[in-house]
Amino acid sequence: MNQIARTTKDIGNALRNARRAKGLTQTELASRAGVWQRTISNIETSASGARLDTVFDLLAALDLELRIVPRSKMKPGDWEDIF
Amino acid sequence: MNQIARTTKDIGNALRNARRAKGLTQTELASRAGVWQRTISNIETSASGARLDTVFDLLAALDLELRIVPRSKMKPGDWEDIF
DNA sequence: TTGGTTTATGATCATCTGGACATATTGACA
DNA sequence: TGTCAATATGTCCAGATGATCATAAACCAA
Repeated sequence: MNQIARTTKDIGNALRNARRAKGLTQTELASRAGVWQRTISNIETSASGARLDTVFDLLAALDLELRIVPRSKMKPGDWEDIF
Repeated sequence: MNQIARTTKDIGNALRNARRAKGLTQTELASRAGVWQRTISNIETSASGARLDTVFDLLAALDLELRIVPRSKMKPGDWEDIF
């Protein structure tokens, strides 16, 4: 789990991957994060520009965090650990 | 520039640091990112839960991107390059 | 193919953000 | 200390998100 995100779509994909990697359903994650399944569906499919707070709630529930780094030349998507 | 973000405050701080590191004023960054100075002030001071889209606009204008990674034990704040 | 689970959507409503413009504060520097 | 730039806030409004309750659609396994 080390994905690049430059758009809301990237975040949506990353969250979905992370959620599945942990074997959680949207409903389970929703209750853990204190949001609605509807909201998770929206974010994962980029159906709406989510609010930052909500995204952080989900990241916390998935035990993830963000790193703000200079843009790399890599494309968003899975970033297999190179090292 | 490699900061950890777990809350909107972290993002606000990171954006402010990045902006200053590039010697940009809020007004300059605002025009580059296509948002209002007011909005940048809000986000940097966490005066309101910004929308994800807006944050990405700012990151792009600052030539930054996000990485979604597992939570580390480090505290948010400046993450001096260790390597 | 059937049945059950998971995810995508429909709809309504209160709340909130950003657009837009202006001004009060703060901060830095001569 | 005085001045100018930079940042924080005030306000109004339209548009959009998330909360909430339901249900349709897609997926998976037996």
